[in-house]
Amino acid sequence: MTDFKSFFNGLNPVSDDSWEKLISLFKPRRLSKNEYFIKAGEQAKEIGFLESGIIRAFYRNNEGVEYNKHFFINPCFVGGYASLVTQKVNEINQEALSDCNLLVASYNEITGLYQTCPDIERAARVLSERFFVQKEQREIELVLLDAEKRYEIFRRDFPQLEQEIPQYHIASYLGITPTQLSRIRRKMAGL
Amino acid sequence: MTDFKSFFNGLNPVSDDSWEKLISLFKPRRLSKNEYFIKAGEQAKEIGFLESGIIRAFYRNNEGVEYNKHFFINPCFVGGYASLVTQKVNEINQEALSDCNLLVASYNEITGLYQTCPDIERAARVLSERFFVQKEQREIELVLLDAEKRYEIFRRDFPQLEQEIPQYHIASYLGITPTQLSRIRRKMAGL
DNA sequence: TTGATTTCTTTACCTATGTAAATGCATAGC
DNA sequence: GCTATGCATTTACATAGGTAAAGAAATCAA
Repeated sequence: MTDFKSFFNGLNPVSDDSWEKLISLFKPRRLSKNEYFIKAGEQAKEIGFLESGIIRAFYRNNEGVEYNKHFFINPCFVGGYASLVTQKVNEINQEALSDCNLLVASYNEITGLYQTCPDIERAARVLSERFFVQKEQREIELVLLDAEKRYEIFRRDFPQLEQEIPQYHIASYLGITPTQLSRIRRKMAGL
Repeated sequence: MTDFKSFFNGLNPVSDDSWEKLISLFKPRRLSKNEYFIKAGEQAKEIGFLESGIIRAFYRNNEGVEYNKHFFINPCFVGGYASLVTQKVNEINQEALSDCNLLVASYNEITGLYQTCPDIERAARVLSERFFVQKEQREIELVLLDAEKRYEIFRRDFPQLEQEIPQYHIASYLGITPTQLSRIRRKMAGL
């Protein structure tokens, strides 16, 4: 069984028929390092399943300050989810931090399956609920914990990542500057 | 049409039959000021529709520090949503800040309707997506904006609330102390 | 290997916000 | 009219974290 199928069945088990309909909508795509899956200002139309590689989702405000909202690593979906579900213009950039392999589908074609495949719509509901729970957790961490504790959580949540991406991306994920991350690292290193 | 019905149809229009099944699961409940709808440590089992009054949702950490995650005002659902969907122990307290009128149902009985009423499951999906979008927005505000800007957003999002609840609850919502909120208010007042 | 570039760390200084304690100011009972 | 209580503000001091600039280290390209 593919990564994708077992991931999807982990949301909600789907019938063979539903799975065939679903998987037929996805086409492979490669993303080279530094390429974007989606940019702010576009209308999100696609959703992707990340098979390998690292993608960062980040928000950039008017002054050009970036905030790394999330790092995607296999297995997971990528895409401008808020834009997909609200139909509004996407505000989140998603950039490959390494070469990536994806399976990509039109989001509209997937929602079209909801009519005939309630098991797929259920999986979509579970996915959405899961996203919400993640965000709620992160909100609490951002407000109640200081950067040092958030760094520890980052290392627990993304153990492989620390070696593979620059520290300024990690700092941005933690909501601090590389300067501050460096201070925290020195402090944690024991001095 | 009731508040509740029009709110629910705003998620996804449902058939008369589905609506009858759904509404029959809800019973009125009153909550006096300072009573809790749910407490941390319990298993969430109920979901409520808030008809009138104000409820705060807050997280309290081990040291007893509180963070006001959200204020509920009509029309909206209340309940330990993360706990309901994950079946894990609830970590969020929900306390009435004024006398409240609610309609309350067993969450399990509602999910039971999903089998026969796909229009209700669709509404649940839309609700979950809406929650996610709200959280994503709030996450960005928490990381990228300083407390003064968040205060302005609070006043825009909850214009009625500022007069009706103590400032320490507002400060907690903003992720700052009453001291700092007082400083910000003085500064904004123009001195 | 060398030079150029990118990343990481350090330093000095500054600002936002926290903590604790005191004060002021309402309002509700009595 | 008092007084207790709860809330908002203020003050003084401490800390986390930002900014800017320089230096060190690692990486990449020629």
